[in-house]
Amino acid sequence: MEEKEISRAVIKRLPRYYRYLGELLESGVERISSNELSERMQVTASQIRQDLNNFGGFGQQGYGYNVKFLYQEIAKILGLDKTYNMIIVGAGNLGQALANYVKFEKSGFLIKKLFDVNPRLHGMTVRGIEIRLIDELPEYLQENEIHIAALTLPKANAREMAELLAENGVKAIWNFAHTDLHLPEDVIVENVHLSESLMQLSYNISRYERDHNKK
Amino acid sequence: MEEKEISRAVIKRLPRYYRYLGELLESGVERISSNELSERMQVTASQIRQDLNNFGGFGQQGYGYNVKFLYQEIAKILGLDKTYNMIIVGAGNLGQALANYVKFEKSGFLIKKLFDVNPRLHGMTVRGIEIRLIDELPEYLQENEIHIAALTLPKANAREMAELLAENGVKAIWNFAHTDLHLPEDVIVENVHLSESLMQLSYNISRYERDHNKK
DNA sequence: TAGATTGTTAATCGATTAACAATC
DNA sequence: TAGATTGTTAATCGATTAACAATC
Repeated sequence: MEEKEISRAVIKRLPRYYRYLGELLESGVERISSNELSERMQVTASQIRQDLNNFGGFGQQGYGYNVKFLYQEIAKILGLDKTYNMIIVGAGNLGQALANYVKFEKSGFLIKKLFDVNPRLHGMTVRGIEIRLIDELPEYLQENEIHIAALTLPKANAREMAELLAENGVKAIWNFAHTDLHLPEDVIVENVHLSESLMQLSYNISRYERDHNKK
Repeated sequence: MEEKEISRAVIKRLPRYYRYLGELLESGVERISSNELSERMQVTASQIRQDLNNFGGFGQQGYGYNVKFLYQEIAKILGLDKTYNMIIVGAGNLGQALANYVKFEKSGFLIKKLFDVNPRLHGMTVRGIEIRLIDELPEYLQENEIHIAALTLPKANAREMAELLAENGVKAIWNFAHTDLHLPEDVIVENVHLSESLMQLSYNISRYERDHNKK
């Protein structure tokens, strides 16, 4: 049942196309050619056409792409035409920051609950979303269909918690802990390693200074 | 003065090597071969050797790599042997979450101040770090050498703020706003687009369900 | 019909993996 | 010296770019 595998590189670009198309849509642009989009996005027109043609012919010769149509098609490809029930495990600053992002809800990611070990947070709410004790998590997962769990926990507890989530049927984990998770391969993991991102930044600063011999 | 350019793909892997080596160091491992490391990290030994040899011969035939030495060398490559003065522009949940990360300080990223438009936050502190009004930012930048600014603002204000930062001498921006910044090319930008990460996750969920024809 | 622009094939470029001589 | 493992060259694989025929 599997179709030709799409490369990770292509998938990583899709959300950016989606963002640009959304902005075009808002500013009332109806059609756009791969060439014009390529100039705005600073990528080659060839790449845009190749990327899109992985999923189908969304354009029309001599015309270009209909912005609204393409926007909707990419939404479908990315799975943004569905809704996902999500929980946040770890209600520290980062977990609460995520819970406050209204934008996720608009894209169909519904944040149902936060969980934390800290009993002092128990019963509090963030933007109306209840914080529960982590002891209640297994039972909660049995009773509610949760598609995605965001892991915003210290490294030390992250792996164990990820296993617990997987055992209780969570199929996708958005991992903010600074560690790699070892889970059955049908569990989808998307990592956000902030400290690694910051290190890339400092690499570039260092390289820049080296190149400009600011010894 | 520029040496052979190192590919982005290599740079992205370095922080992960660094993390694994740090863990090995903590658990008292003195030496490791590319082969053993490759098994732990789930990459090829060939790739590890190629990656490292972009920067020099850190190993020894017949022996492998000295963990501590390699760890320190990678730190130097990544610029973690220096300290950076950092500010956070936007003291909402995400900004505060970043300010609370003690781990960054340990790696040499010193968070000096937070800035926000909201006067109600003015004078408050996060982990001892003062929140100032954004009006005071230009003057502050003139008087203090700031290497990195984290942008944790709504999209609407992010571009303008980035320009202001660049004009006042900030050379590197860690951008959390959902937009691409247009800055002079000597300003280094590292993007963290959380919603794009989440979309990649939902793509993978959708694809998985499609492949297992859970129609 | 003429012009524009896609979809797609072919060419190029770059990154990953394999292989092995060098050497500790 | 024999064994292990790097550093590095060569082979392969995959991704990007260029080119152009198809077609709106």
